[in-house]
Amino acid sequence: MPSYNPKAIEPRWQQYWLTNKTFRTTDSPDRPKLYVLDMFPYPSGAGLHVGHPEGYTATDILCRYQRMRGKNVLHPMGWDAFGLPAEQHAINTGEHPHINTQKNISNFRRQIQSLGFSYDWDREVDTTDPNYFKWTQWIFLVLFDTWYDHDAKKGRPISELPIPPGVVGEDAIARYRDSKRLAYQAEVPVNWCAALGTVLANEEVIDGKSERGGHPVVRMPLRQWLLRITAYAERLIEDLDGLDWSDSIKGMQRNWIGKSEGAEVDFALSGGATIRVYTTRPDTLFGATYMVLSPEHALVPSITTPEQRAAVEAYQLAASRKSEFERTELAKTKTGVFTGAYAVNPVNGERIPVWIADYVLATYGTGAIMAVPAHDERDFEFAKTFSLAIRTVVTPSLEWLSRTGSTADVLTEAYTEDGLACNSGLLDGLTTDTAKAKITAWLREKGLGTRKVNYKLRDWLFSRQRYWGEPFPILHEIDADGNSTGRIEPLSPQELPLTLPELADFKPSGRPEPPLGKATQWVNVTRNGRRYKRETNTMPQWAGSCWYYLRYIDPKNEKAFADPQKLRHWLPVDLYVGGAEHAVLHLLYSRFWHKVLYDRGYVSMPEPFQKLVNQGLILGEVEFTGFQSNGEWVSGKNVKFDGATAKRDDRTQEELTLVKLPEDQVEKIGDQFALKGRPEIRVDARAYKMSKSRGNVINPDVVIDQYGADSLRLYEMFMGPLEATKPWNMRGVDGVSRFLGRVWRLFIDDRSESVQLNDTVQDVPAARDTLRELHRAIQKVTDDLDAMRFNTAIAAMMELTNHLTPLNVRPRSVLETLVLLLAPFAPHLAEELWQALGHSQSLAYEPWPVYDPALLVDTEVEVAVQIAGKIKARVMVQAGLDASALEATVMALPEVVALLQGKTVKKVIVPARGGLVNIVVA
RNA sequence: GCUGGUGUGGCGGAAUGGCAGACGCAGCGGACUUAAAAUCCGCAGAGGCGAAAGUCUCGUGGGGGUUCGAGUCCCCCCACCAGCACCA
Repeated sequence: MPSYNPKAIEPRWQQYWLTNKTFRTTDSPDRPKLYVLDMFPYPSGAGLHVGHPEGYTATDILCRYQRMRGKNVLHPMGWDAFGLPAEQHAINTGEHPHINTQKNISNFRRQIQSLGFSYDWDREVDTTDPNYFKWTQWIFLVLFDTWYDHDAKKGRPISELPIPPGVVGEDAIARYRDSKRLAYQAEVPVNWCAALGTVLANEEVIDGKSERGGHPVVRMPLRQWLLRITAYAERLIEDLDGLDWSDSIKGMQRNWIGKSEGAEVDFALSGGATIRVYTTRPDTLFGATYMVLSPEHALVPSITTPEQRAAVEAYQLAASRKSEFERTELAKTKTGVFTGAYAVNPVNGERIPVWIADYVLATYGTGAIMAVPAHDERDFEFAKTFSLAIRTVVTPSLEWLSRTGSTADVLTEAYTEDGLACNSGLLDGLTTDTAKAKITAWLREKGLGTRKVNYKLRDWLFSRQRYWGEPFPILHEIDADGNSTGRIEPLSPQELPLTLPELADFKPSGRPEPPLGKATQWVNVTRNGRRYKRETNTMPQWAGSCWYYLRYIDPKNEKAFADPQKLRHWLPVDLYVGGAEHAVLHLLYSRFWHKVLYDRGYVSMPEPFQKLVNQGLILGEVEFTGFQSNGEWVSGKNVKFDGATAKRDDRTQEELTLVKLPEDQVEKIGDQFALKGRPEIRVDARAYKMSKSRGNVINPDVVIDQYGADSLRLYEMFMGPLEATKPWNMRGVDGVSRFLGRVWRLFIDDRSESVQLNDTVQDVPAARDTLRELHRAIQKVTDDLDAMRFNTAIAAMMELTNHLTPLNVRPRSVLETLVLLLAPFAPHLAEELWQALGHSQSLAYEPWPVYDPALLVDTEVEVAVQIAGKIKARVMVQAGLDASALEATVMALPEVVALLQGKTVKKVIVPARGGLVNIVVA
């Protein structure tokens, strides 16, 4: 095996690491701990794509590096294996989802191991394993057993819930407790997706369609399990501050929770009822000229006048049938109906009409608003549509008036900025902030309103009408006739795990009745002489992934989800790496569960993931696309192209033929690409997200087969910064593969029959310049690894290799250090070379090289001489000259003297870092 | 619309306010070879002048500013990417 042959090297070392359990982690407290976590994958049938190894390689490099730095590293892997695709497969084939899931897991494990990652495989977890989901169910019971004490700002055991004096009797107390639990049932309007046969969380609905599959979703009321995540809204926002996460992810979480501050105000109706509204602009109360209730608002039936009843009911019915999508995305124009009722504006006693309209959401605030058309875009639009009064109560700036063509009395659009209040009685002349404070205090004094904080976040809809998920450990009591008594009974921890029953048929009914209902044997339970039906909903896929990082800490524990002492030792996760697609869902849910466990004393810190890094998306290869109509080229300038279809950007909207162009048939003109030789014919150039339909998916197996795992790893890290989105380029893999070949040839005689060191490798001291290059590389690689700059670390090793290649004699000590630097990145090659250098042990725990600062500096350095900011000369000077000596040397240079002839030197600047002198002339 | 981010050679990208383009890909020239591949050595931002050595000008999306000095800091604008979006 003379030349570099990853196929021969890599499987051998992978086997070595597995057999020797090289990366098994012990709970030894003698070394500092480091917990590095990858987002575990859903083991799909399609196998790994190149996006997975990106994050996994980054963390693997850091773990290998930190082990060499003496850290005790916890680095596990597992499977988020419940999920719809496996169940869909079961429906199609009749094969139990378990079988298919295990098959996919085996394939994922094989693929992941073929990349040489240093996971501790003894800690592997599988969310579908009863030994795992036993504890998922157990945590659900904790949620069920917890209520949120808003005064203490803490979740507490339900047994500590104070029962109000009015609540008497066993049943009433049980109902009261049930209504306060963090896991509770409610009849709520849900997102029902008929195609998937399940309801979806709000987070899983994008633009009115299911996140998975893009199927239509409709709203319907259903009894569901919910988790009271809203109780933790404030803490979920506050605790973001202490986390080392990107601003964008923190921003997305804050935005999702959607905190806003304002006031609740009561408007009296003529009939004696009051409508409570939420507003963030109480300062505009004098401008409220009408009110709007959501169509679902509880007061609508009672306040509607007989004349308006028919219209109101028709509108309510229409609104309830609309999907969320139709109510929001499609509704460009405002709709609504007058109820016939009038309310009294509490600040000025004015009688204002009460409408219903679906632009007011039942689920936010109080489900009712005061409409201030002059200062709210939606209200303005509505008022215009229905000719309602618009009254300016905040003075717009003159600039705004002239820009919008408005006058203070007649606005052409809503003025939503701050300003001085007007037409507002006691508020006149006050700034928006002051007016808000003043009116809120006034309302409070009169008992008409109060300050109020609201969140967009809603409780987490936690049940799914599917088979392949964790069953709820909950029993519903039934009476002799088989009807529910309304009492619910949790299983005791000793009864866990509650496993799934076998089913002959996995098909969802198309109606919201879970498939588990078909398992009558399983469903019907008698306990202590009472009859129960099991809960037939299952938990969503998020459940298992909410806490898997805890199980890794103690994966085999049968007494607890993990040993408290081990939890204290390993938490928090020091580094968590994964895709940004989980920015809101998984990370928010996980943080919520963690906080509940924290409140209940099961974990010792309030946040699970101290540092979070999102790897960027890897796109497919760049594609050049030209456009043709009847064989004639059409310039991309005149084309609307969405990546799939192209249309002429004119009245004809003619659909054009797409022509894939090879790179050598295009050229760049300015900042555009054009057909080669036809600069007027512009061509589209872009990289697309990898997708099966586009056919641009890169399979890691293929890359490993062709170039080896070390090359794949190295390429993915060399492409650019970890967090950036970047296009794949197979020639780049070729490049790093050639680099590894060059490293190989530094050591190995590639004309020999066996793996044998080159004659040029000798036990000699290194030359000064070689030492300098080596120590610079050590410094660069070390610093870059600490900052997760993998691409520049690799560049530094390439530079060192380029320095060593031409040498006729290569000092063994230098080569040994190079191998150690390379080891985290290309571990198979490094182990092989380490062995060739005569070592019999794995290098996984060799000490990381340390650089000597004294060796970094040159004896001579080049100094650039600028005159008036432009480089005019370069000179070699002795290293370490101080500023004045350097200035003197430079000023004495003949070419500098010549160039300064006839000019006055105003100032000479010598930066502290050296390397440059700037002579400022008058 | 709101929030966050990104704009640097043919391409991926590098650059604590101090020599823009490290490193790699693609390209060009050379060595080795009967030849090719592989490998090794070298050239390489754009443009002008020059036979050449050289030399000058322009250059980090656009416009302004701060500074001796700006890819980097500040203001305005443009384009693209991601997330959110009737949340009162």
